[in-house]
Amino acid sequence: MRKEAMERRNEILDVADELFGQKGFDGTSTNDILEKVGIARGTLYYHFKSKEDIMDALIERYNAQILGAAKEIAANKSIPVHERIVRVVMALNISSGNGKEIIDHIHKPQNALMHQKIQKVIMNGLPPILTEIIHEGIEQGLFSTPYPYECMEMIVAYTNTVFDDDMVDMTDEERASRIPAFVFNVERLLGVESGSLMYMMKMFGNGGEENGNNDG
Amino acid sequence: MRKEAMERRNEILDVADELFGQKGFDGTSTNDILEKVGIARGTLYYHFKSKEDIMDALIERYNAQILGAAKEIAANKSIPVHERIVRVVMALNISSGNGKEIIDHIHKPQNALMHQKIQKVIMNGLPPILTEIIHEGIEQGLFSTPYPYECMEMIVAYTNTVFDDDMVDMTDEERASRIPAFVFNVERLLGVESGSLMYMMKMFGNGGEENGNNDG
DNA sequence: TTTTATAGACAGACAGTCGGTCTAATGAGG
DNA sequence: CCTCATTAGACCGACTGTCTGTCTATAAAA
Repeated sequence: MRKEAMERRNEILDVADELFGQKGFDGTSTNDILEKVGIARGTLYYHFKSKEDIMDALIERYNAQILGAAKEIAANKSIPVHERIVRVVMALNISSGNGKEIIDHIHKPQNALMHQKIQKVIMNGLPPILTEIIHEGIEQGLFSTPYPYECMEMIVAYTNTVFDDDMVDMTDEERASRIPAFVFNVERLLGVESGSLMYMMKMFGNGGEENGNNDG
Repeated sequence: MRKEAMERRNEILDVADELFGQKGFDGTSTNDILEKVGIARGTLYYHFKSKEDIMDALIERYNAQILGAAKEIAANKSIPVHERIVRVVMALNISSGNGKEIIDHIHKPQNALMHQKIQKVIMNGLPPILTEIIHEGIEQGLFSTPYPYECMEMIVAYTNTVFDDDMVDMTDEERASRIPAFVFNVERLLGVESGSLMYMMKMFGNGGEENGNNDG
């Protein structure tokens, strides 16, 4: 019945995570949460100062998970630069096991505020990580751009908006057809020969699932 | 006291527009709205089925205003292609009188849902308009890209995220320094010589204000 | 005994509903 | 042309249920 503060806190966050995912932030009442955890109102508000505070704590966890995974990949210099970039971007967008469930339920339309907060974390956290890799690539003579940071920012903004979202209405074919276009545009932005990143297209198609550790 | 339905409806929308702008959607109660309009609860719900329904109607009005202005500029073939693109994009992002107040108060942090809905309208509505112009430019031999639509989508996603938002934390200098980078990247995407769009940079600095028709 | 965690009653605010009212137009009968 | 009943559309405001956040009391640990 009585528990360590951190344990309770995490229990609450786990339940909130699940319920927000199912019913959205607004659709989930604090009662839903505390009933499912099996605690009283007072306990909930002993551990969190408000409902939004719960969301912020949740985002903090996501943040660590998402950017942590990205940093890990980025630091792995045994992966060729080209591929590393794609992997880092995809670690968030498509589904690489880790962030899959997170990303999945953030994009429920009810979760506009949570969505916005996560986007902000990504838009501020991911481009610096990617820019590091680009600098490596520039040193290796692979890329050529005077504005690596802004390139990455543009790429992240695009993938977050178009691939990550129900922001753009499109059929599956339309989505698929955007991938070669995206790769082509990235090539131009990075100043590489057309086609040199093209071989990685296949990773968009199914590469994200192949090491998925859920749903199997 | 008694009015035509449409008149009342618009009164309510005008007030809601103002209050949402001041206090955000969540921060504005239906009571705030109906008191300021001077009607009873029942009347509000006679004209709108829910609070969100009011927001949707508001977005409908914005939608018409924002994309209408963009279409008007896009259709004006007396403006050179280069400049027309910049003007269309800026019609939404910086401030060209028309959409200024709208855009301004959409970006209050409380208005995440409204923001998301507007973004969606823009992301689906603006690229087609811009793509038309790009096709003109391609015919004139100004641009060269096999993926004009996706280029525009990327540009719009970027400006919406980075310039339009408090999504990215940056100082005024950082914001300013992103502009040449942005222009450079657009040049690459459109396949034009570096520098050929550069002369339009100055429009970003103050061009948006020079024909502003408010606050003066 | 003091601190930490838990409990649950409670207050205040809010969105949306419902039965009923008021008014202006319509139209039939005088 | 007048008048009175009928109707439909606009409006009202009390009411309901729900929700968040607060407060005080209490149990267990340190």
